[in-house]
Amino acid sequence: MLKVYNTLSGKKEEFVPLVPGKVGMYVCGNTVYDYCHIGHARAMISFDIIARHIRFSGFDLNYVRNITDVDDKIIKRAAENDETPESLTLRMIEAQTQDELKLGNKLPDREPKATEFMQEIIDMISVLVDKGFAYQGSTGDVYFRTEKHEAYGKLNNRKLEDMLAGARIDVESAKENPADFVLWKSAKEGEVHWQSPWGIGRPGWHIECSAMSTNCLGPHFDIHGGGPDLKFPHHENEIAQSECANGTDYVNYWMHCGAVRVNNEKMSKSLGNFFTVRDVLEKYNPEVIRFLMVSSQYRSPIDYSEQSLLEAKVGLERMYTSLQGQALTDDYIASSYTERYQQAMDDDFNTPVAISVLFDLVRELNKAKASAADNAPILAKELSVLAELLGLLGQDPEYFLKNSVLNNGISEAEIETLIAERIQARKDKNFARSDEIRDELSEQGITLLDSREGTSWTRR
RNA sequence: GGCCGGAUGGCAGAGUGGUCAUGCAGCGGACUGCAACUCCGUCAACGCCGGUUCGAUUCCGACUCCGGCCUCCA
Repeated sequence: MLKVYNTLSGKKEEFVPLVPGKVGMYVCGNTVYDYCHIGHARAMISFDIIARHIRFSGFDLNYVRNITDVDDKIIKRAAENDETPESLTLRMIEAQTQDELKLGNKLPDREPKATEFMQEIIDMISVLVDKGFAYQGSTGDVYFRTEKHEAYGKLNNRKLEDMLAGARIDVESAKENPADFVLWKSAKEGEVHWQSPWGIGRPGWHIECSAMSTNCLGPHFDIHGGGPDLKFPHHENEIAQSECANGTDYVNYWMHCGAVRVNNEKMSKSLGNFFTVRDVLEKYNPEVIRFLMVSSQYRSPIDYSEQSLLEAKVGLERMYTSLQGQALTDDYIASSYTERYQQAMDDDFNTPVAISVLFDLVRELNKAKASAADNAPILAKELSVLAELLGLLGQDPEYFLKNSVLNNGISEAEIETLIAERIQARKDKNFARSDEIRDELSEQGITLLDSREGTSWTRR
C-alpha cells in the first residue's frame, strides 16, 4: 500500500487515485531564464523518482510538468542579453533537457509551455471575472479577489487577516486588498504581449499553472508537486483560482520536496548562493548528484557541499565495484530484497532505506563473488534492477570506474604499460620498483587493485 | 509577530514504545610481499525538563536552539 505525505493535511495518507489504476500528476517546472541549479535538480529528481515508483506500483501515470516561458525575469534577462525572450527560453529549455537526461531522469510525459496556452489562460481569467472572483484595477491589471475564496490559506494554514497584519506596504494601490494577486498584467511599451479583453498584456505567474493543469489533467486530479518555495503563494493561489473557476476541488495530494542548503542557508537565486548543475558536472559524474539526492528522503533538507558530494561518490563506487566484472542473469527473481525495497518506497518514497537495502545486497553479492557462488549472477541482476528503479547504476561499471570527469593526464595505454612493468617487478620480487609504480600512478589519480585474476585499476 | 518543519553515534542519514538501519570515518582481525578492494568483528546516539507507561530516543506538554515560508525563487 502506497502512502504519501500530503502537505494539505500534514500527514502521510494512503494513496487512492480518483480513477482506479490511473494517476494524474502535475509538477511545477522551471522558469527558463537561466541554467538549472542544484535546487532545481533536486525537485526534478525527486519527482522523477516519485513518478517511477508510482509506475512500478502498477499505476498508469500521466506526468505533466510545465515550463514557464513568459515572465518578468525572462523579459529582463533577454533584454540584458540583447536577444528575444523566445530565443532565451528555447536555449534554456534545451539546456534543461540536456541536464536532466544527464542526471538520469526520464522526461515527463508532457511539458506544456505557458505561451502555448494563452487562450486557455485568458478563458480562465474571463470565467473568474464573470463569476466575480476577479476584477480589473485602475492600472489595467486584473486581480484575483482573495476574500471571495473562503478556503483561501488552507494549504499553508494561513488566515487572510493574519497575513494582512504582517503584510508589507503595498505600492500597488490598484488592488482592493493587499493579498489580491495578479491574473493579467498590462504590457509596458515594447514588451512581449498578447491580446485580451483587458487590453494587451501577459498572464500573471499563478494562472498559467491552473490553466495548463486543468487542460492537461482535468479540473480535479490526483497529485500536484513542486519545490518547497512554491507552497506559498504560488500553490495557494493556484488552488484559489482553480477551485473558483472550475467550481470543484482541485488537487487531492499536494507534495513538496525539501530545500537544498549551502552553509545552512537555502540555495536560491535571490540569495545568489546557487551552483548550477553544469558547474557540478565539471567535477563530478552526474550520477553522483543523483546519488546524493536519493540518499535523503525527498522532504528532508539536503546540505550541499564538496564533502557530501565526495561521500556520495564513494558510496556509488562501492556499488559499481560490486557489479564490476560480474555476470548478470537474464531473468530477474524478486527476493526479500525487492520486498524490502518496495516497502521502503511505499512509505512515502523512503529512498534512504531503499539505498540501505541496495547496500545490503552489495555485501551479499561481494561475498558470493568471493566464493564464486552460483547465486552471484542472480544477486547482481536484482541489484541492477532495483537500482534502475531509482535511476542508478545504469552505466557500465568498467566505464564508470575507469573514467573521471576531470580526465586528467595519463592515458589508458600508459597505465597498462606501467601495470605490465609492475607485474614483472613483482614476479622478480622487486617490490621497491613495484611500489614506486603504484605510488606514481596514485599521484595521477589511479588506484590499483591486485587480485588472483591480475591487476585492475580505477580512476578517482 | 503568524504558520510549518526539524533537533539521532565523529560525519551523513533512516527508524522504532522493550535485541540490527545503512554509508563514510575509527578500532581489532582475515586476505595481500606491503597496500587497495573485499569480508568478519567492534565502538558509539537519540537537545533540555516534566508527564503517561512495567518500560520512551520513539507518545503528550513546556523549554531551548536551528531551518523554511509570510516578496520573485525548485
